[in-house]
Amino acid sequence: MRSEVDVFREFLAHKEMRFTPEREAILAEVFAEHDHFDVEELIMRLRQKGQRISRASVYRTLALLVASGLVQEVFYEDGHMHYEHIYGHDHHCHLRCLGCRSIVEFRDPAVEEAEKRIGRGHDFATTGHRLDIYGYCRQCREKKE
Amino acid sequence: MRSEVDVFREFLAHKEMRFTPEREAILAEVFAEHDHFDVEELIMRLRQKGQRISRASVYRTLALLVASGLVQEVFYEDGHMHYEHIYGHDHHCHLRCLGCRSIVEFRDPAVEEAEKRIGRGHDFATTGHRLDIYGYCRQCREKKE
DNA sequence: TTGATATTGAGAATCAATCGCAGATGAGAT
DNA sequence: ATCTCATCTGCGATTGATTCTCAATATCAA
Ligand SMILES: [Mn+2]
Ligand SMILES: [Mn+2]
Ligand SMILES: [Zn+2]
Ligand SMILES: [Zn+2]
Repeated sequence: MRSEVDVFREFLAHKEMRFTPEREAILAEVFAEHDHFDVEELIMRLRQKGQRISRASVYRTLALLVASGLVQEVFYEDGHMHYEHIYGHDHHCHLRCLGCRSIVEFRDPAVEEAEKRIGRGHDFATTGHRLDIYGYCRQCREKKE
Repeated sequence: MRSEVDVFREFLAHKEMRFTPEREAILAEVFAEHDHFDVEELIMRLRQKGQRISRASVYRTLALLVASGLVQEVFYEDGHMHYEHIYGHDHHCHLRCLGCRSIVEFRDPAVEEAEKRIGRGHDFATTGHRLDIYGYCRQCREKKE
């Protein structure tokens, strides 16, 4: 499998855009760990590594990463968008604890199958889906008692 | 089944809040038709019926309607939140056309079952879910050819 | 009526996200 | 290496949704 760097390079080349140091650093940081981050967190992490990239460039690059399919918007919460890298991971959905806000990823064939079936039933050519399941994790349930 | 008015009245009474003319008008308008609206649309509809309610009150009342469970946030798009009334409807999810932005509602037992099963498998006490399926409707597919 | 409390509307404030633009940068071309 | 010129970046200003503040108003109970 090609690296995310190669994918992004190619995506940019195709649009006659440059693979700049800023874009490279942001890409690297986004793929440095697998989690669900927001712009503020991303900027902080870059800072801690000595990278001083402007907010505007972070937003601009994130938009490019989403357009390229390497990254996706996961959810809008606390008044702003959250992202995760998805290249190299197979499609998954999220269980979200309403207590501690923790997130558990899961993969489920029945859900994948449901997408196709429901699409067929309504004459939609489906391209994907997003499923969030809400609830309370064990810890939060025990805490409440 | 109790009317949404009764439910809201009771909800407000329980919090020692008043059922004002403004809240009544907003509630009525939200339940006047079943669709997926945003704050701007709601204000416009109220205007057209001669209601002149401040933006702040619309936002405040919408928050109360969500808290009461009569209304839910459906999706965040175009930079702002969209809502729908849900009281009196059984739970449903959405098929969303990426071409014309049209929305089709569907109910599917397999998805309901998946919520429970996945919750059990990860020791989550689930309270609900949100599933959006993306794709292209027939019209949009034909248009593209 | 009166007093206590809740509510409203208007505008200010907040905050994420986007924009405009002047100067910086980078990939050729010479 | 230098020149050229389109692309980029950072800064600051701007936009737009949502929330907040607060003075004036409305409601309820006594
Ligand atoms: Mn994830
Ligand atoms: Mn709906
Ligand atoms: Zn939890
Ligand atoms: Zn369509």
